[in-house]
Amino acid sequence: MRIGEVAEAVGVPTATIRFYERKGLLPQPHRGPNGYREYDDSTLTTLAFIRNAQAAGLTLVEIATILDLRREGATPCGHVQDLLAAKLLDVQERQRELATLEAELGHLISLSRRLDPADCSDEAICHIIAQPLASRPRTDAVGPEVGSPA
Amino acid sequence: MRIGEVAEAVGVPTATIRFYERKGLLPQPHRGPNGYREYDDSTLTTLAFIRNAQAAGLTLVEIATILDLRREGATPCGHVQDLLAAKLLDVQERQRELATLEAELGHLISLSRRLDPADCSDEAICHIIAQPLASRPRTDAVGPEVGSPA
DNA sequence: CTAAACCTTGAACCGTAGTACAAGGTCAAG
DNA sequence: CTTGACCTTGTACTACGGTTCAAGGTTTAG
Repeated sequence: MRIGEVAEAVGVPTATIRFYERKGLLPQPHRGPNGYREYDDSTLTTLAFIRNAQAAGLTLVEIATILDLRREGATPCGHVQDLLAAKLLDVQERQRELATLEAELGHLISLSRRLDPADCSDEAICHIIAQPLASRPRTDAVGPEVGSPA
Repeated sequence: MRIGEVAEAVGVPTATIRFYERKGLLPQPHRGPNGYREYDDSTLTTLAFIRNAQAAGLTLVEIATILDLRREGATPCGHVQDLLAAKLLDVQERQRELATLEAELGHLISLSRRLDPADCSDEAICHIIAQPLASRPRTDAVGPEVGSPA
């Protein structure tokens, strides 16, 4: 198959296939007498694998390590398990960060509803955001004690 | 103050301060007779604001729009409210994506514990990942119907 | 006077995953 | 024989937020 047919078959631009080749995800293919790349069906499998691995959150570099192991003749399953476990921790960490950020945004938005734009001074730039994150009045307890947190 | 003092005061590298200046986040400062940048205290406020806004998940481009409004003499609070509301939706969307990915990784990891690396064929590259995401056996129902998805 | 510490500029580089473009070669149909 | 579709290569560009480097000028302390 030529590159265009492969691209068509797996739904990936030809430029991406060449890009994967440069990155070592796909091996150097055979070339026809005209210099055109010639692929066999195993390329389709590899491209499908790359897509699935990407869907699992693996980066191209990580996917390349799997493919390399396989080409060395090894069974990459143990390595894949490690990658997936690390990725899961990673995803959970990012979830915690996003949860914190979500709460933070909630605070700021509710704060913004209580503040009058007319009170926003030039030095503060915008009084919704101007205060440091730690020392901002809580959503559930708005009172005159706003000024000094410590 | 010179750039090094500002950098020291806010805990930001001098290169970052120049970078913000190029990006329009900081105005062109006055220059001493030697060509050195000369800052006043308002720069410290602006840099602190940038840090807080970043902590709220705003991008430098978004922060720049706030700063621009303020420099035009406007009160940017309404705009900030819009940005924060949009950012909240954004964060919630990313949380949903991460939750999906986390579940997906959970499936794959539990699958990997049930599969024997010895069964991993060369064509599959790695049978943990090889199958399309939609048609994989469920975690709660492992049976002999694994083989043919269509 | 000299060396260290500071400042200046422009430019390239990092990771991530591609996309786009230019300039040319090849091939099949009409 | 020409047109269009396909292929080749190398290079630059995108977003994001900086970091690092090179080559030079200035200032400050000893």
